[in-house]
Amino acid sequence: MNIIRVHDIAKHEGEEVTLRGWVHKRTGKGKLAFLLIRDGSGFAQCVAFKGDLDEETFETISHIPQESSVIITGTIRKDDRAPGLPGGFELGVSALDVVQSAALDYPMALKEHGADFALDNRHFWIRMQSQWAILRIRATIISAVREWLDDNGFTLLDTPILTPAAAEGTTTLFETEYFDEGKAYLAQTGQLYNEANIFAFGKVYCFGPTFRAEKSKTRRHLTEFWMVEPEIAFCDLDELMEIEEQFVSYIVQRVLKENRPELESLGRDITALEKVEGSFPRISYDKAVEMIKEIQAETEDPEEKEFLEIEWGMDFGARHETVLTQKFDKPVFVYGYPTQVKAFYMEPMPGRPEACKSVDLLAPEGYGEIIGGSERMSDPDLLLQRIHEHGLPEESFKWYLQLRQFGSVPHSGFGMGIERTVAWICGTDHIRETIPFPRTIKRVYP
RNA sequence: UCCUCAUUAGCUCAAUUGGCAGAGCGAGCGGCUGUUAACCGCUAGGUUCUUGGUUCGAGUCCGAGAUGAGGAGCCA
Repeated sequence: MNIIRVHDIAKHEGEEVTLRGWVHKRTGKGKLAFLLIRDGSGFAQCVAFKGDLDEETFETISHIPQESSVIITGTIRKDDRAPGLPGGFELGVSALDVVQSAALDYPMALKEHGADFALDNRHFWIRMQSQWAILRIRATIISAVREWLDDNGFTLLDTPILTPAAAEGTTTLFETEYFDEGKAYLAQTGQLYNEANIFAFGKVYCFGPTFRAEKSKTRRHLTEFWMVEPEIAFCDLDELMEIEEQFVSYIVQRVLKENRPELESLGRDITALEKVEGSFPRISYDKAVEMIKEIQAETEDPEEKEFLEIEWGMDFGARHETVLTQKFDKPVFVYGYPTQVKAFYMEPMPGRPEACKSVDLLAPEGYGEIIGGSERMSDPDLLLQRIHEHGLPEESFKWYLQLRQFGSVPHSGFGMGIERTVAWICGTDHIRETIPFPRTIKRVYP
């Protein structure tokens, strides 16, 4: 028995092979029966002809319920009519072994579903082509993230998930009891630990889940999401932007190379992704505010006009990012945000303390922020002052402040949200589809 | 926390001025040798989110509540 996976179907034209998987869809046409078989690596059409099979086998195939698990044998042939992923090849059935005949009341039809129903049935929803495609692309993105960093001199150092206090004062933390030590909090970033790690390893990254107990109910927010955070010693803001553009370009190009059928099945505009290469435009926060004001002036819809209201010193809202990025066909850097809207640890712009050496990377086509980064503050005295200004407990940051007293150097880093990146690359409108089991403010099931 | 919207068959939705609870898909059965969201025929499938009220009569109108969604704020 020559067992193959659907992904490799084209390599076996003319051979008798066996597929092991699930009945994704069944249709019949008299003496013909079509099964779309899913095996995790792809979707392949299997065609049964009554004249080629004994009566019992054909009857079984004609009536087999959706989602039944099967081992199916037959000869691979090329046929342009054959649907599937990658498609174009099909299996002419010679034998079928039913592992389990599925119950008849499978809840997810191969149709459109509302968000609530789909999420309640996420354990089934991931079986559908669209979700399978998105999650396969997610896996490629994560692989590309690790590969690029590993190949460019970064060392992976996992940072703790249980932490003693807020790293970025303002956001809300998930709290848990920690034995006799009082409270512990789920990490919202590994950055402070990364900053310790660079003094031992030079270029480092952490990659793991992070947690935000913010009551955000939007298509761009999850309470549990994955973030990769590189941190680099002897690196200023300009060098940081160079690293980010190489990093993001590599990720996009690898998805284009490995997941073209998935992108096509999602209806993604691939030419838009092909442009994501080389250097990205860099605009200052000051310039970005001017651009948004111009766009606002041209806007006629009064509601939209109100959303786009902006003055220097305000952070960008989702609408601001959307209209700004629609002006570009590549990701765009916006640097030099007002100090007051950013975290306490960012280095001030030289001679301009009201702005800081921060940079966000905004994905094009209206997707907005996927990376937030900055050059970190290297002066221990100013850092202590900022911690006080932000009302943070000094004793929790003792070790962090010590880093600046023993070999402090200019250094920079960034955090990239995996789900937002997946949403952009896949062209998905909601972030909840970009992680296998999303956690939102209203959902911890399934 | 605030604003807006939604809730009717397993799913997606319709139901005219307040007047018999409907369709498509899905499921089952039957038909068809190339289906692509197949097509054709038949069958089963309902606490119209809950609760109180108005009315001869409420899916529809009014009050209260529940659940969910989108957005704001905050952020990746």
